[in-house]
Amino acid sequence: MKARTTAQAGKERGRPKRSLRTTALDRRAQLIEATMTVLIEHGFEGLRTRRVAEQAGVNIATLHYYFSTKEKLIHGLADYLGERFRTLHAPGPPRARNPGLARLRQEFADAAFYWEKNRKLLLVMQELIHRSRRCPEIDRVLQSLLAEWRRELESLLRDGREEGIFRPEVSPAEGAALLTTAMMGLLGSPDLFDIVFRALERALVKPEVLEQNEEKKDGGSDHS
Amino acid sequence: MKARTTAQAGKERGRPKRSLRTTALDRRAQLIEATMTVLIEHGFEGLRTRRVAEQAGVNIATLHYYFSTKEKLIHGLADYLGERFRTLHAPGPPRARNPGLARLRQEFADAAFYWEKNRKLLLVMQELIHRSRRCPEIDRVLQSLLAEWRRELESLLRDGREEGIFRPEVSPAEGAALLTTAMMGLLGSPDLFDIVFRALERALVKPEVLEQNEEKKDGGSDHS
DNA sequence: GGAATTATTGATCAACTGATTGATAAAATA
DNA sequence: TATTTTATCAATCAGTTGATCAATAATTCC
Repeated sequence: MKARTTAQAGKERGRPKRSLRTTALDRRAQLIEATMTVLIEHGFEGLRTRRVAEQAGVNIATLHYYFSTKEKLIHGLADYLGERFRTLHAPGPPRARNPGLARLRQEFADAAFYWEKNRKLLLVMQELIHRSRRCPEIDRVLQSLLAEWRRELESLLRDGREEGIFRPEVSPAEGAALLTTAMMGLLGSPDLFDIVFRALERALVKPEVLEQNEEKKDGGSDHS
Repeated sequence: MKARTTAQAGKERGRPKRSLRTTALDRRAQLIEATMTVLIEHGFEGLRTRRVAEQAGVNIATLHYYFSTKEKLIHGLADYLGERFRTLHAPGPPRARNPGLARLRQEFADAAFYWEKNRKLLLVMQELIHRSRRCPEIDRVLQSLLAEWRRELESLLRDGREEGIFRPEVSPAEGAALLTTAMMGLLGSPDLFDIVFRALERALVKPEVLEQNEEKKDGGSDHS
């Protein structure tokens, strides 16, 4: 039950050089990763520093060496998650010259991809969203992320509307609100993904466009 | 704690026995009310039996007298909330002979009413929804509630479609999924209530119906 | 090689937490 | 009235939890 049991998880003492700086960053990342694992299993209600340390294979004191308090660990997690979502979402160089419908579907595909391949990230995000109600620091991070997402969607909808693909009576702001809200709600019942996506598409896209798109339906759906 | 207690069926004794039985029920209700208060302020992460007891103005031991464990208290809360939502939602005597659009708007009005006048209930519900992921007992209660709600919405949408008010291309199941999902999402950003409701209306109702309804937008009471 | 810095650990603390116990009113019952 | 049941509380227990500290190993720097 003593410490040595956990030793094999990490790097061994005599191991060749890795600069300390890098080690420190690795450790932090490793601790945050462990935090996510524990968080998914137990939620914030059952998040214990001891569990996180054990999950990471280090002593509690080591955890406190990198994150002096539990709150700092949580905020570190929030920041990390913000980065991950931003880079995986990557508005980056505007892939604007896509047809509006394809971009919308890309958005849906992104969501499905998150659920299928990056579920862990989504589950942790859900926990953070819930906690953000009582934690201004987390709220700041998430609000900025959400605002960014909404802006992106609005621009998508605006372009598609000018293009004549989306219903003109639905304003971009309205459409973006509907999209974000529905997708947040989908976090709670992901089995409705497909059906809700279809409904959202119908709500936003002109019927003619959908029909004519239905005929030539064979589109490959992913870009990496 | 004896087995003897099972014998007490004598309800129609001449005595006006308001005290003990009533007291016990009151205490339980009071403890559950206190639980809601603490839960809203601190979430499950900060839900402590001591805090609940203090909020209710009783000793911890008294709390444990009525709810032997914390879990039982939480399940009691879940059951109570289920009842509250069912009675306030009250599918009851089918108010069916309303025009579909009015019924849909009534659904929105219900949601808005919850938010304005019964926010506490909604906030606690949100906490329970979140916890239901890791608690089968709570999940059962909420799933049945959700299923009921969805059925109600589907019937509403089916009737309205037959009536020729809703878009025929949106199936009732699809519409209900969109509605429930969006409304769950709205719990997280209630400031979008109005705009999302408008979007949902547009997504479900035939454009003509909306337009013609827009003109005479002050004819309040409706009898068919 | 040796000092300074970085990284890790076992042990431990003080406060907290869910739950129990024994005593004891208060009410119901016979 | 006497006895049993119901309801409440102060005190306390055993285990948990976030955090600290002194000791020490590993790495970097001179």
